[in-house]
Amino acid sequence: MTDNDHNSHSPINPNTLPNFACMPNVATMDTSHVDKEQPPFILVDGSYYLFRTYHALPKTMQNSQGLITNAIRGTLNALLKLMRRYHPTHMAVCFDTKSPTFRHAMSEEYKANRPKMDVELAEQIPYIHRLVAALGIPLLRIEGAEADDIIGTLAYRAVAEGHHVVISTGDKDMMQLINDCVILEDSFTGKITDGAGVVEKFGIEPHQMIDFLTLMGDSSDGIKGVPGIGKKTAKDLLNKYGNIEAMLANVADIKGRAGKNLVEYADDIPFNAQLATIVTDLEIGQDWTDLKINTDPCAHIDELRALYTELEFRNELASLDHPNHPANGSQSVAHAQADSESQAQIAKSLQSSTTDNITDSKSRDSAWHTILDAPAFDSLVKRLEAAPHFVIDTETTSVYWRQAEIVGLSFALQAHEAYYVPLTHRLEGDELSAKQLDRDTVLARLKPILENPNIGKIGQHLKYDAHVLSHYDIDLIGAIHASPNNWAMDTMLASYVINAAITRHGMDDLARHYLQTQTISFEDVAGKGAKQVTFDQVAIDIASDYACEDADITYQLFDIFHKKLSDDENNAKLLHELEIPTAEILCQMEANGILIKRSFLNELSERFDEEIIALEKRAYEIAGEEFNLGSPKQLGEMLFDKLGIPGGKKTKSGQYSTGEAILSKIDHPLVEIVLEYRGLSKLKSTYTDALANVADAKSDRVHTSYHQALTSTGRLSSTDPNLQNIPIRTATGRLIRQAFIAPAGRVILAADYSQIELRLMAHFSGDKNLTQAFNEGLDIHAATAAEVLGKEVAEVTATERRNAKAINFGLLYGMSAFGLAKQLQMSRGEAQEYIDMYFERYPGVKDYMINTRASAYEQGYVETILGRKLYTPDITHSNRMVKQGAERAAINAPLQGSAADIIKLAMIAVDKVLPKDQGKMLLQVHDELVFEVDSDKVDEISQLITDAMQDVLTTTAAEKGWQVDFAVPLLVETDSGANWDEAH
DNA sequence: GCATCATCTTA
DNA sequence: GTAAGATGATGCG
Repeated sequence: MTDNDHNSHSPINPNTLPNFACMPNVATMDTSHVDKEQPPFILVDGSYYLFRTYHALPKTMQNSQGLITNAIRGTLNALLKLMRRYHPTHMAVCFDTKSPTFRHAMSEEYKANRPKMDVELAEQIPYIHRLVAALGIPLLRIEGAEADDIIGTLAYRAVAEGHHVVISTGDKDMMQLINDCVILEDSFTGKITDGAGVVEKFGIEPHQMIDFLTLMGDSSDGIKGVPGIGKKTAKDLLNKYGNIEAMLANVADIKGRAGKNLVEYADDIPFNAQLATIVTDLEIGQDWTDLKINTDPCAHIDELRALYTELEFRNELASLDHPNHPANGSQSVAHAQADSESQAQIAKSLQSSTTDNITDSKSRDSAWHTILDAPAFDSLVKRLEAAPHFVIDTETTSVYWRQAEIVGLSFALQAHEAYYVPLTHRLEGDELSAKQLDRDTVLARLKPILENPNIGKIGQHLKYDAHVLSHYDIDLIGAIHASPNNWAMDTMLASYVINAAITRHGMDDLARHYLQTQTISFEDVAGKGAKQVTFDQVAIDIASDYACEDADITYQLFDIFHKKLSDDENNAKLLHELEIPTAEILCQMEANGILIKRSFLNELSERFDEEIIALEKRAYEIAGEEFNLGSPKQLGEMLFDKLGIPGGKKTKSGQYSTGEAILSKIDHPLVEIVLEYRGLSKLKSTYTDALANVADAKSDRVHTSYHQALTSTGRLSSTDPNLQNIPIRTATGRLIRQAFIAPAGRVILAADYSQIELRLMAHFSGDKNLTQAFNEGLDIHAATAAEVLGKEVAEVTATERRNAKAINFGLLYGMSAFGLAKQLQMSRGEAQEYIDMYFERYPGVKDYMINTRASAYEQGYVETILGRKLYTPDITHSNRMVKQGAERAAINAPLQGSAADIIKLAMIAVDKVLPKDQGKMLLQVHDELVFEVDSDKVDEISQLITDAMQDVLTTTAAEKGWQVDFAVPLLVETDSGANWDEAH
């Protein structure tokens, strides 16, 4: 094939208007002759992908020359996705040109609001053109015509020639081209729109689309529309009258502003309609037979190789040698049929067996498969049984593991290949759903494989899948770490170990970050907001792409992480010896749940409610009017404006600050009431009401979810509900803790590390005074006060101890004089004096602060006791505040992060020694573990746990190969009782 | 309906 | 001064 770009000549005069009156209409054309069994003719709106991917993908995608490549990558991915999915024989990628079109000639406003194209995008365009050519795909640009018009023309021509058509675009204007042989597919989002899709989205038929746009206008294209007619009115009118012509004929019947304006603006309608109409009879000057894809895989391979090399697309370069690459001649009709389940939406008549090919791995070159018959499943099972490891992913009805039901399973045994086994899809009208295999039969067959510890399991956030599978009596998590091989992996945890600072470790984020791929998002297949459906309501062919992509991407991530981890032994150890075992234990803890006393919570709720009402009443009396006590805005205005109380400070958003710190300084009866009201309503809404609501209706147990890859330091977090912030400081708050109980015959046992972060400070700093205080077993805050003030520990007063405690905590947080002054309500000078005295007595601690800052600056990271690297990117930030914030975080991170390491080790150690029939681990609260244990075994178990936790660095850590010579003792305190309050 | 702010809870 | 999550109010679309 010759260079397709030679068609950039000017076949139409931009100042000559097309003849709209005779323009063929794609939406209403005859399609009876079309052969849907052939692959579709693919028409790509190249300009759409250019802009969409340029703005959606990160600008950090660059080659080493500094060329931003995000639009190139995005457009390439869209093209490859299309070729993999449809194996087309005919295809064209269409682009706009810079020159004006007949629409510009018609209207000065047409696209007048569009800003000039960014240079960073413009310089990517030549590469995209070259890429398209190198892939063997015809490329069309026509001066004076837009991509839309080329596509409109080609769509008409293609259907006339007997092809069905897939238009690849995200532009809603193109919906006017849809008929039962022409559909739209947005290859960036994965969304497919056919006639039914238009009806669903706008409530009108595709052939009404031009009238629809004409009536309601389109500001981005400069179409004005009829004033007073928006989306909804346009839809209603079209449904009633069918088209604008009929509307105008009956305009007297149309009431209100719409009717009036239809008359008034009737003259503008033909003009707007022309702007909205896509041209379908453009003179293209293109030999029709040239719109075939060049099927010779070698034709452009050198150009492709050169391009990939220059752009530094390493994966793509490597995949040139992979048989699955679409550039490797995958366009035969036979192949297209092999992947025909993805075409079900357009070729519903095609119901032949679609999965027979999976046994024949040699001829297979379509990457993703849907398993819908027993032989296909059989051969998949055989491959899984024989595999050393594979990716598994469950698709379910809910993101909440507790209520998730399995909808399907996906697998990958190597990169760029995946299988989806749909099980319980039940979308009305989805013909494939009748062909699904039986869920229980499939699960029974898979159980021995999933539970086989010698077959490694790879997954993204495996804890979730383990929970779901456990609902069907399959123990996935138990099989993971039992594996003697090193292949089991959770890609989310791997990413977290490698760099916790990248904030999000979801699969979409990882795909973007490590694979430069935008995945199909869940919202694209299931909708969003209130209209979102559960996965079982997603059509199987769409669901299959989504699920296969998940498994495929996970495998690709596994490859990358496996390589990264083999280059960093300690990271590999952190993943396999710390995080994955912790995940297993967390899974059990979440499933265990903690028992609550529902009646007690309900009583508390009522009691709080009565008090809240009484407080409100008193507040209204004092204020002289009713207002919302819970609104900081209204409260601020009441206190500082209406009542004229002095001391009002504004927050950055301009309203009065009414936080506890401000209010407690004000002596006023209303303030007292507000503080009490706040406390009670917090307790009621966040705890007593919420806990009773989330507790299991049958078992009265509360099951939290621990997030293991979220914090920047290695700590866990807890949600739904958060059981790591249950009140303890006030007497009323502690009542909540009394609702956490043990079942009959058992008690709650809590074990916490005493002052673990300060002990870590002693360890890391090696400070003599601090180390000595811990080694002598002193009250650390009193000892600090005595040391700084130069007196005996016994002579330290309560205030002196309190101040010392504040200093000690301040140290852990990277303290500044400003912060300490605020905490202790003293002047900044006094606070600084206090800090100086402290550092004089604890010079090692001062050195630690200086050294940690310096090493964070030099290395870009700090390390925990187990060598977890915590990156501190903001340490070089140009903004001083941000930089100082990063310095404080850098000082805190090794301490908080090491404490997190230690308690994870402790969980592993305790899990090993705790007799399963005598007690269960229930909660982790950063430095505390909570258990329920048999009442008659409390003393033994308590000792067992204490020993395991205190000795964890010399036993568990050492066994796993971490040599830590800890400078001070690790002290654990335990207590037990009928409830969590008593156990503390 | 969704995002952000202010507030309050924990280690 | 570190690290988190949940809630109600408020403002935007």
